[in-house]
Amino acid sequence: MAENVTIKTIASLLGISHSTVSRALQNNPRIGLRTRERVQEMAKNLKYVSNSGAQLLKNVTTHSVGIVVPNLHEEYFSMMISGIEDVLGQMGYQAIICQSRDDMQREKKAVEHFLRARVEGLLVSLSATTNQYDHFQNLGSYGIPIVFCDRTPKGFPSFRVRSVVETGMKSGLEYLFQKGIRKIALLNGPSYLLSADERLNTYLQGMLELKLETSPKYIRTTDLSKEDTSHQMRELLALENIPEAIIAFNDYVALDAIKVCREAGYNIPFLSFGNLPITNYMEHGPIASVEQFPYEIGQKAAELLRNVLNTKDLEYKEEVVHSVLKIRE
Amino acid sequence: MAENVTIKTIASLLGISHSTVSRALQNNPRIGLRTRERVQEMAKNLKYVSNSGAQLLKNVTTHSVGIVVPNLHEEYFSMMISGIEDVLGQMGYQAIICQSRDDMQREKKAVEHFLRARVEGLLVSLSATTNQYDHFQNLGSYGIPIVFCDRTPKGFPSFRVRSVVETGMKSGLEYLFQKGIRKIALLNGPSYLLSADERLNTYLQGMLELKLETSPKYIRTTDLSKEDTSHQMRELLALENIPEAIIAFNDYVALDAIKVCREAGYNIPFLSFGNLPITNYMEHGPIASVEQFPYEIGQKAAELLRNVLNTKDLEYKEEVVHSVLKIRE
DNA sequence: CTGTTAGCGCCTTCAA
DNA sequence: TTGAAGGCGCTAACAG
Repeated sequence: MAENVTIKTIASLLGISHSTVSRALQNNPRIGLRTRERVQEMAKNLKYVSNSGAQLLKNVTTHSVGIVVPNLHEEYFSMMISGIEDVLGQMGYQAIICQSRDDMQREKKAVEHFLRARVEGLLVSLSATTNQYDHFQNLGSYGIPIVFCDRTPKGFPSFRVRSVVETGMKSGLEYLFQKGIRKIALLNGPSYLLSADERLNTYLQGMLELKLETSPKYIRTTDLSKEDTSHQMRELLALENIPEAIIAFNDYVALDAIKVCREAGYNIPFLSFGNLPITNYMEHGPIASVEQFPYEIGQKAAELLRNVLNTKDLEYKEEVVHSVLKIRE
Repeated sequence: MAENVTIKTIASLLGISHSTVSRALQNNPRIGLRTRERVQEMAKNLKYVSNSGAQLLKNVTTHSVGIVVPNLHEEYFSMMISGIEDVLGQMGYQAIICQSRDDMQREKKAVEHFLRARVEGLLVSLSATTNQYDHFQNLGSYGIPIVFCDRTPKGFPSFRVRSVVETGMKSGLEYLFQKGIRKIALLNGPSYLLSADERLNTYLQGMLELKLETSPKYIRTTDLSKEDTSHQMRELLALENIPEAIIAFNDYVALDAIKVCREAGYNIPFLSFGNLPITNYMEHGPIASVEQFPYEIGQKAAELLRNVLNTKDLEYKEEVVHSVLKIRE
């Protein structure tokens, strides 16, 4: 087989011009049916694959969309990706994924790659270390729209879809309150994550509404590593007034923290965020978890991107997906 | 900002020729330092991004490698991807990921995309439903090497890296044997997976070596869905002679099966494959798990691909990563 | 050190 | 219904 089958190869083999081949391959009705069939058959036999480079040069769209996520091992993100893919699939688009590993440099590289590859759009969940957005600014001038999902930038106008934890957090606090629990601690994520901000704010607000006392001692943040989570949990256990319940930033934090508690002989109820499938296997998981619907977030983001692609001059807007408390015990 | 900044834009703005710009951008030392700096600064200001389409046309390599995995929610694959990425990163390559969702059609689409995008190589873990390999055959004629990881094709000569479970399985059987356990069942994966084949063979062989009886009743296969796994497990529990231990295809199967056992009031020890981090959170996980080192498999696969890229006419070869039994109780 | 020129594979007017 | 010709943005001889 020839190393490089191009339309010229097919053209000369068939004794026709390459423009005819090009048109035949696109099913252009101006080309005779007979010719079209012969061309397409030959193309198949020769295993011809169009060179997207050349097509790109002619502004033929790639029908691909880039996805950048912080990591792939959190079910949260893989579910979000599935939501995106399912919508994209219906549009006949291919989803291409890169992970930033929560490293801004890698995120930049991924974005640059997508930019060079001229994807038609980008769906991004920011890396935890991203503190500037230059690499996204460029895309605008290339007409490549971005939709941020869940991990959205601060002070950077853009399309975005994010989870709102308010409802979930408040139902959670009420749930604990009804059980007679008053001393509720928050084991939060790092403050540079918007979602940690939001948890803190709604926690404080919810506590206030329930007229419950809060104390700085009951509010700790972990960098999400198992080590730090364990450390922070131990600090909570070292208080004179050990909390009666703990709200964890997400299921992973909850699991790590619960382990520490149980090893220390405590059986403190946990409430967490995520409601991920893995917690179904736990005998001692959180007693309730706030479902954030990552699949739906992905879907909404992809649908928003579809709208942006169809309606070129859409105004920036934000869509939200509300969370719901799921009681598991 | 101009919609499309090309080297010509920069050239005319600077009053030099576009080839000078091209060279300056590549840091070609033949271009004067002064000019180079001016060009690069202007490029930065204008947020110039090279058009990879045009570069592709000139056979400039993309420095990207495509990865196709069955799914992203299994930690096994995300760890494999991390192994790949870390090696690729050192080479200055970008990893691009698609998931096939265990669907051959999607797998084909992903491969076609990568082919058009002219990635320099492909790393593939086959979808469970892939039963023909035409879509991989093409790549050869385009000089795009493929390395199959873990889920490798049957009867299709290729580069491959796979996990060998023999050592792990045998240590596992011996471990159970030493505990006085004799009736050992196998809850295997679907037979179209090579890895299921391998587990079955080594199980039978190991049992024979230990002079233990085997029975078809003790060998069941699940399609890996929670439902089927639960069903198969219930069948095992319905036997007159309930097995004293069960070897599960992987950690997920084990977790699903263990749940069924415990709900039925049984406390049968499980041995499984994967040794995935999630099992660390389980109070009643498998008593031992065979570590398969997916990260290392990814690394080896990427290294093999690197060799193939450097040494164009390498012979097909297979590398293996041996498994190790990890006792957890 | 820099400019001129040709061409990568494809699509698309324009002509026939 | 088809062919000829030009050009997309870039790189790389080949000339200066």
